[in-house]
Amino acid sequence: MSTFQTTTDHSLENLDLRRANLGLALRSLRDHGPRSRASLAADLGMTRSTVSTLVAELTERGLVTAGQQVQRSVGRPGTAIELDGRWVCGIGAEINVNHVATLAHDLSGDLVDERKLALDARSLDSADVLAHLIDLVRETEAVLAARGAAAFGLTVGVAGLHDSTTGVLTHGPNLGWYDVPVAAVLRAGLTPAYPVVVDNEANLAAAAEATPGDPSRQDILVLYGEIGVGGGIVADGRLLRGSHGYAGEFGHMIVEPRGRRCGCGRQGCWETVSGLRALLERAADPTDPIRNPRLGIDERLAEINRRADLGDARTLEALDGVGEWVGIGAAILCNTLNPAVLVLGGYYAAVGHHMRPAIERELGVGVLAPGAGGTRVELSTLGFRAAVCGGATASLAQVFVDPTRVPRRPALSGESA
Amino acid sequence: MSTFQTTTDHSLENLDLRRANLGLALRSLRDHGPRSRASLAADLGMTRSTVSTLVAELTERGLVTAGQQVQRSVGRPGTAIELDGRWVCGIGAEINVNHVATLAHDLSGDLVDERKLALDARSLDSADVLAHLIDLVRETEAVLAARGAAAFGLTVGVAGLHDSTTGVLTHGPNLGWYDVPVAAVLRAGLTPAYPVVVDNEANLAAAAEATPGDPSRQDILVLYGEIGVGGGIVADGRLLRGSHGYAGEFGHMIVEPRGRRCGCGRQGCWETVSGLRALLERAADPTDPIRNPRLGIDERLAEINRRADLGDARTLEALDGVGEWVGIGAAILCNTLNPAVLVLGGYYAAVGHHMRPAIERELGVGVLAPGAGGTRVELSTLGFRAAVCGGATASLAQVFVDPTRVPRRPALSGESA
DNA sequence: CTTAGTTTGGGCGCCGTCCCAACAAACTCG
DNA sequence: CGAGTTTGTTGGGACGGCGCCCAAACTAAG
Repeated sequence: MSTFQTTTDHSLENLDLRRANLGLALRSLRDHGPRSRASLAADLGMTRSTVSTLVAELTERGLVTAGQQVQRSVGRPGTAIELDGRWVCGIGAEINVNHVATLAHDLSGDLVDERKLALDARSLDSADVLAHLIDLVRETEAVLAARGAAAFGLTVGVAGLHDSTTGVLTHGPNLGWYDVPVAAVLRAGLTPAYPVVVDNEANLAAAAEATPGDPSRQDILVLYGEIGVGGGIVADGRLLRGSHGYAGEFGHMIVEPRGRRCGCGRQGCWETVSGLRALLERAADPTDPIRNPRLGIDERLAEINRRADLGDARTLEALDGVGEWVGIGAAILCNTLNPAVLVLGGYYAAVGHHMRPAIERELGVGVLAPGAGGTRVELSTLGFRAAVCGGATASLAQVFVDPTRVPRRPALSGESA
Repeated sequence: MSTFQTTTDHSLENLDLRRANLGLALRSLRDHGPRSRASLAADLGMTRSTVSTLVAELTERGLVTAGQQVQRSVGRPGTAIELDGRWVCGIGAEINVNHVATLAHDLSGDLVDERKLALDARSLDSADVLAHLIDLVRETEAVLAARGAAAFGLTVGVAGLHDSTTGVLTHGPNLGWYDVPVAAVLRAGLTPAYPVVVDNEANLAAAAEATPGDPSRQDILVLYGEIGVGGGIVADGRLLRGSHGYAGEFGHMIVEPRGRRCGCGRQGCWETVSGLRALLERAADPTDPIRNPRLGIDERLAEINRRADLGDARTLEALDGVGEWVGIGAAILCNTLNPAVLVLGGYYAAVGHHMRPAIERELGVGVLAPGAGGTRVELSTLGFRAAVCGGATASLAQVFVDPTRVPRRPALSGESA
């Protein structure tokens, strides 16, 4: 979240200064709410005249509007300037084994559209899956158009490894995709006026949990539990990808050297004791309906919650036991990263309230820093939408860095939602 | 390493633009070597005229000098502009249980002065220890003054937890220091013209390994092994401290749930199997001289190396066994962070060449990403000087962000080293 | 109601920075 | 020795932010 995000070598000219100050003003309005030009100037350390010109330009680009009158104790009242998110939206998309999905929200973070299409990606050709996704994005675009809003970017979350410059999914074992030029196919199918970016699903889910501008949510560790366990790391408000994009493979930390064999071929991987399978096997016999893979995950988790709420001993023991292992692994990560928040996503979000005591117990024991290093445990409220949500947010991030990327709106005659 | 490091809300004015471009030019000279104004302009995407004014100002501040003539195939030859590190130095200092130390190097990274004073910090009052450190810093300052150079900053590494805004060591169990205002005492004793900053020892050691500007050394994981094991993380060229400054406590990851009891009270902490004590106990009987704590660490490690070089079976087995545990823990960290380089510091640097096969073996097995995620293993060449080195570098970091912090030199009549 | 004091927001001139274009200087090549 | 090439400097021009000023709008007191 630096003012100029350029790590590049490009020179800075006068326009960049303008860009940076526009972004500064816009972020301040986003993070600290509507204010008069004068108080905005005071907060930013600018003169009122400068802020006036900045606000004028942001208004032309449809990013802010004049709101209500605000009055101090004495003096002329000012007109509050507030973020106007309506005209610029970000689209997030996801390609998963079981479904493709899109989600759009506007600059204020308000949900605009959400779509999901169930399919079996493994039995389809990658081109067909992408064609389905293109249809979904088109439908979402139509909803935006009906509102008079424009898409500013599309960020696609995929499970696997990608090349961030080309948007090629190089290595997606879950999907069975290798060297699929996801971004190029989408660009060809959509001919969009906005950039199309490919990113890792877990990264986007992590980014979704870190609220931009909120200083208490800049160091976040997200655990995403399904059959496997993965996650993402946000440090200093920046997504941590690692040197080759492999960061966040928590599920294969070896926590029990002579433990259970993992799908990856090794023994004692964390996900063998903290993944969904471990929970189900501890909670029920093989003949139990919750062990039936034909049932949807949501239904099986709901049943586990129902039993736990009724006080079923075996279910509670399983949740506590798996929670303990989750806590042991989380403690390792907290000793390493000392996040402000540990967010439990995926299936943990559904049943996490029954695991939380065990997790917090293990964090208290296993983290060296006093009070578990100040890390609080939270359940994700985004559920399985985390990745698309993060994608939509990521698509909009550049607006707050460089508001001049949003075109000036030609007509500004009384628009209404 | 962003162009503008401001995460603050302060507005940007024309001077900031200048600062950023001066920094850009200076970093480019540092990272890509001396070049003519014209090629510098081409590399930075600026005009030659702008670069001329930038170089003129950097010259006035004594940061660059005109070097040799450079010639392309045809055309007028240019004068190479090169970084002139001589006049600005950074001082790093360290307060350890066994010693206090200082080190100064100049802007080019050339060592200027190094001092070390052995003492037993636990048997002394903190004020006395700091008084000894002040003496050392004064001597270092004198060496700088004799060269005509000025100190630009002092960064003090301490083992423990500090408040980075006040420079108070809040929690230093190794030293037995609690709420000691280290920065304030040093400022009072030195009345320096430069800023005094306190930071964590392991953080500074990690920062020392990450070469600024080298893209292959921006994601680094440093393991620092002594009796305990700690380390630091550099991600995207930025030091990772965590939300409360507790990041990097690798030693207390629990890697063997029912393992050996640790000094921290728990069982199976990584440092119980990967620390120096584990190596010594596996390598020799209690009566063996290398188990004698009266001998210096360096001597004992040298003896281990000697035995290993001679092919002593027990020593080799110990190095391999401990190396295996180092690798198991490192694999956990690499799955999490996917660094480009794993740097082995502390005692690992001394005997690491005998551990490396085991470590690399375990990384190959334990890291999910193919080829261990591209992580290469290196031995630190800084040894026990890593922290002071990193402190000196950290003291100079601001020069490359904002060169205007270095004052204009009044007289520029033919200075010589 | 009038007057003084306060706060807002916009206009104007100044300064600083960068870009562009033109030019002199210095060198190679034919 | 002149044509072509590259370098570094110089003089406008554009643009952005600051400081200062002023009109507008409101409160508080007489």
